[in-house]
Amino acid sequence: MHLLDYFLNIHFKRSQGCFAIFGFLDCPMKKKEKITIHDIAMEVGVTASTVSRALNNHPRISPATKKMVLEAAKAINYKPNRIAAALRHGKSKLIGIIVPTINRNFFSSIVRGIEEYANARDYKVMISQSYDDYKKEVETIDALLDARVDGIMVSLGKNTHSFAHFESVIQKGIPLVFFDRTTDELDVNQVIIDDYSAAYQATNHLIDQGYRHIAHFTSHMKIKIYLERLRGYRQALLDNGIHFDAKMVVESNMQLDGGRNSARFLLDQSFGFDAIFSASDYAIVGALQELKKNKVKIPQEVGLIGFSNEPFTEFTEPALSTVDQKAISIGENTAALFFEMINGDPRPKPRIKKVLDANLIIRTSSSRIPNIQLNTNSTNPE
Amino acid sequence: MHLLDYFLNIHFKRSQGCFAIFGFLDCPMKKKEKITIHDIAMEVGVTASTVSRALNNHPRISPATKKMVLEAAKAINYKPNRIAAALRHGKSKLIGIIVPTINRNFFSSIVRGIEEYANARDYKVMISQSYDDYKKEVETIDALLDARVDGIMVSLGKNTHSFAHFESVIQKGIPLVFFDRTTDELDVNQVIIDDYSAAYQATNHLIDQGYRHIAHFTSHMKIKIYLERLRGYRQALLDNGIHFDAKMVVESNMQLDGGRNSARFLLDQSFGFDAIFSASDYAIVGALQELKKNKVKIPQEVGLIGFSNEPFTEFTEPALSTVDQKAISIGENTAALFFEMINGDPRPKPRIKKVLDANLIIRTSSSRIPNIQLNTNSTNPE
DNA sequence: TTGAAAGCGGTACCAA
DNA sequence: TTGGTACCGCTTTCAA
Repeated sequence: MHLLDYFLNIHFKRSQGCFAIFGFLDCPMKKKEKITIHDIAMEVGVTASTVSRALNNHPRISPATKKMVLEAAKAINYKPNRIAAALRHGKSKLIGIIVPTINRNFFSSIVRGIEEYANARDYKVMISQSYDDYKKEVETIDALLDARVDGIMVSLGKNTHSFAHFESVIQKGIPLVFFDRTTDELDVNQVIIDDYSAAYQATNHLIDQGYRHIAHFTSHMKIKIYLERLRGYRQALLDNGIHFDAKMVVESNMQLDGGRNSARFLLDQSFGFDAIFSASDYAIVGALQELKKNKVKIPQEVGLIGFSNEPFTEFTEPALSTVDQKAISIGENTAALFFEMINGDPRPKPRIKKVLDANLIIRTSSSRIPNIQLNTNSTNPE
Repeated sequence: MHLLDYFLNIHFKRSQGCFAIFGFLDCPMKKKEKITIHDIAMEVGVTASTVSRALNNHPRISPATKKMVLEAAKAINYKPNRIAAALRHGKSKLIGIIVPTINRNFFSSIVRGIEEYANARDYKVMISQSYDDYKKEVETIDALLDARVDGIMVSLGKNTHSFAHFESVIQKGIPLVFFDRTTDELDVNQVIIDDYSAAYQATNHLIDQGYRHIAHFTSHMKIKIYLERLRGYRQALLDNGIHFDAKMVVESNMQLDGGRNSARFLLDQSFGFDAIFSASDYAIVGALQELKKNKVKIPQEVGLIGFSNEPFTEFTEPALSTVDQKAISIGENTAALFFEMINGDPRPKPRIKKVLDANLIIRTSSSRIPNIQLNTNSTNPE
């Protein structure tokens, strides 16, 4: 394998000293500093206004001069100054995004969706993280306003139970869109997935697999997605003639440790359970660890299903069933909504609410029927 | 559990119709549009220049007027227009960051480090993702230049083997800093961890645990971090009197599937192996899956260690040893370097290279000594 | 179809 | 210490 030796050698050689690859680096004479539309105007022999029109394909310009301007611009490597343009027509062509944390596949995928949609329309995106901290979220709104963004897209932090900081955004007439973690306490357009239906399907799937004592892991009910998931879970139980028992609903921070504790709690209780539907993937992994530590067999004895389709749900043993939230699609729809708002009615009378469908992903952690068809340790065989 | 019923009820009530919480939403009369320093000047009875000085705590201003201006500004809820300021003094107070993908704990933590350091200094951050796509990286540089950022911080994409797109950044005199995935082919300041030493330690740890036939998973050698990790691995072997065998170095995309394939490859070969040091956590998870599928016992038969301390390395069974790269610290140092550059010499003669130490995290996947002290199935007992 | 000129909201120089 | 003013680069009316 010569290649390896080659690279190893290269390295040693390089360590001896630094190459000056670009001669112009230390070159004292500078290039022409800044190129503006006036330079182009000079070049072509017209005025700056004409150049501006040519560059922004304004209707009132002759094809001939337009062509000349465009060519000259390319020739002298002109780059428009968006800041100047922004100052002039009061549009920064910047979109601010606030997510609890970008360090989640779900959120980063949404951001990707927004980004691609926006970039295609010559808008840039500014990402901020609230870290689920209310104070930070308030500050961030302020920072984005400071940066004069043209619109703000927010997924609310877990601890955000007051919404006064969005008033100034609304008041300034800056388009505001909520996605995923939203609230109904504010009259704001939003893009969400059908959490209710997804939770219903997930619970139903567990029931199909013969589980009957299904616990639910959730977080604060002030956050709508958790309320919706609880409602879906509850309805699925009721529709299958299973008693909804509030004792089976365990609230936590929905992190790894929260999941562990919640599982611990269930194990310690006397009422028994044979499945968990968690509103978070992190919590279900915590539960998985705790259950395995206690020699509980998954999915034979307890079925598990999470929420969000985080990449690691594929890595666990067994692989975890979960709900895919079509993050990219949420992002695209959120961005699309923003563009609808700036092009049409910025604050439509009945608020717009886009509800997307989620996808149930069935993996091993909730599948006991295929291989153990006869195992009927549940009390209510179908 | 009344609380649940409470929330469930609330929901149903709310579904009936939308509340108009903020009366002013549909209020036809608008608030005062934009508040500028001229408004303050008018209010206080001075000129705009004086207001500007007061706001930017310029030395040449009397405490009395300064106080009046500040109070007036607060009273009429003035917000400075950064765009106008940016246009005037040619500084956007924006920093551009390019990472391959933000959807990695490592990168998002770095970004967090940069963000906090920069925000504390009144700079904002613009995050872009290259998705390891060379073309996208080039475009993104252009987009950031377009946005007139004051500096750019980059972690190179996996497929970036040409660096011409950074020339224009350097040429424009915009501070450029590379972090983590860097190159020496460009004379640019950089912040990296000591990959060589970290790899050395990791390999050494495996040897300490009695493993002797240690394979290495790597990616393209053009990326310096992989070269360094390979070098550390190699040196650790040599220093322990173990033959370095290029056959044991397996190259892949370092994703989950790459790891699976590489493990498959090792299993298919005749030369045997009893440990893997992977330069990526994703690849080592892939290997773990493949090995488990083949009933290989971890860590008894094969020891594993990854790189990056991704959160999921804690979730696997067994938990994976890995290398923590102190991402936040990388971020802070990268930002600090930027501020050194804008305050002092933007392109110091000998390039600055900050090298941070990494942390070996030992978990179950590489620990067989504690419990199986007597198991000496290796040929070279220490 | 093109040009002239007035700003967008701050900043910074020069003069007072 | 303050005021007057030109200007950053681009957009956009109004006139020609």
